[in-house]
Amino acid sequence: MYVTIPTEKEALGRQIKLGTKPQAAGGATFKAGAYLYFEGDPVERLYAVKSGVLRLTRLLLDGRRQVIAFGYPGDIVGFPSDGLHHTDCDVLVETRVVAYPRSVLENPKADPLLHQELLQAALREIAAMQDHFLMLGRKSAAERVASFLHALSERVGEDFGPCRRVSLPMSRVDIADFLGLTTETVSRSLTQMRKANVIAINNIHTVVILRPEALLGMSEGHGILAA
Amino acid sequence: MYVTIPTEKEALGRQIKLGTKPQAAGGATFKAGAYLYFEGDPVERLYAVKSGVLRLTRLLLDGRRQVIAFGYPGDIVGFPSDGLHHTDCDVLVETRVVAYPRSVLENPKADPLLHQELLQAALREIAAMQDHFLMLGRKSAAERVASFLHALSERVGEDFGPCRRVSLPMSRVDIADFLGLTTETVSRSLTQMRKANVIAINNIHTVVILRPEALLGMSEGHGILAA
DNA sequence: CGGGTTCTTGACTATCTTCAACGAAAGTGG
DNA sequence: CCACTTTCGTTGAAGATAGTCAAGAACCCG
Repeated sequence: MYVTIPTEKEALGRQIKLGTKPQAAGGATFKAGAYLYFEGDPVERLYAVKSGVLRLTRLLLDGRRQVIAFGYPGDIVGFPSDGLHHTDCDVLVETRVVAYPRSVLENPKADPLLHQELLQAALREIAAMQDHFLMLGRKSAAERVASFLHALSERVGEDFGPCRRVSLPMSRVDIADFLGLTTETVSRSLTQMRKANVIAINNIHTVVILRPEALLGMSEGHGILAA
Repeated sequence: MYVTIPTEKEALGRQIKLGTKPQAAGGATFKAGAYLYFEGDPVERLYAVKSGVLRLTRLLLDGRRQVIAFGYPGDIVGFPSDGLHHTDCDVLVETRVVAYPRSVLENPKADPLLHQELLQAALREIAAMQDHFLMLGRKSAAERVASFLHALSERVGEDFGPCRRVSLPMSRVDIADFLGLTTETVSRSLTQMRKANVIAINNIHTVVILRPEALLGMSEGHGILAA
């Protein structure tokens, strides 16, 4: 899951339907904290996330970390490059996946329909990452956090009275490492939005979006509008 | 072309050989300043860069710009997502490309070998972009500029006596927009490296790398080592 | 050679990070 | 089940890095 405003809307109508042969390919459930794979591992399968949340990370030698993406239902994770995984992948919330052998992606003949689905998923991934570049390269801290909440709201938010509720299963460190910030800055940005009545923070891991338009505005770089 | 240290070495030995049916697919030359496509255009062809340099950009509503990638020989540009281009693409230095119809990527049967090559290029693109995330999210200005020069040196540098020479056909603004910095900061970082005798700046668009190890060190976050 | 653009440099400012302390939440063991 | 410990999140103050604004130098093009 990447976080951007412009193209996210396009993703809404389009739920990937990869369940064509679930039992044949094999489904599995992973508990929180489990690793699906590590950077450098040879790729054996791709995973279609059915429920739960995954975390894809990369590390720099000195320990600096970048969260590359969060894997939400509908996402495909584990694309190989030169046959290898290029991130670590672990589980934030117990996750059900359907696994497909790498050959389905790389050999069209085995299952043409599925091959096509996985290819399209890879292409969407490229476009989503391009959007994410804009965020990391060109957005302020407040804009990043707002973009993040907005995208999550669109993607996995639930209705909550007249508002929208978003669950944040990941830690503040994860959010920071995803957005290229520090936890302190993430925290301050959230506080700022709370004080402007854009969001309410029920529980540390649950945010209610009180004024979606204001949030969207912030994510696009208009300052904070008071309630 | 993305700029990162860890996986770049893997790219060295592997020159994509897409010239199987060049005349059938059609080659073309574009002059500096020409646009190959715009964001939002329907994708009709993919382009394999044979010579020259392309620039892929995305814009934010308020004019902020991100250079997504530079297209160097060996790169494939123009991957569709939902059938559309998600960046603008224009020419920095007169460029020769070989164009392939989109159907080659999306329909494996038309040309299985070429389909395979394009698919692998897309997968490498994903891995390269993941590396670039680390740079935009977690590296300092000096590290980014050093990483950029290092990657260019590996990829398109020429031997120049005992050293290596790199041509920078793009403007400082382009470099800044690629690295998520300002031109001033790029300029200062280059000056800093010049004063530390890591590089020499012959002509504005030509850098000589005097101490490659020092450059690599800087790109990985060890400070500047004086000569 | 001249005019316009691009690049560099300097001084100042803003934003984000760092360091530090405190409070809240969650996990552990009696 | 509660006290204890540890982790995680928030807040504040100080500091650093990169950005902004402005001027001058180098370069490019006609």
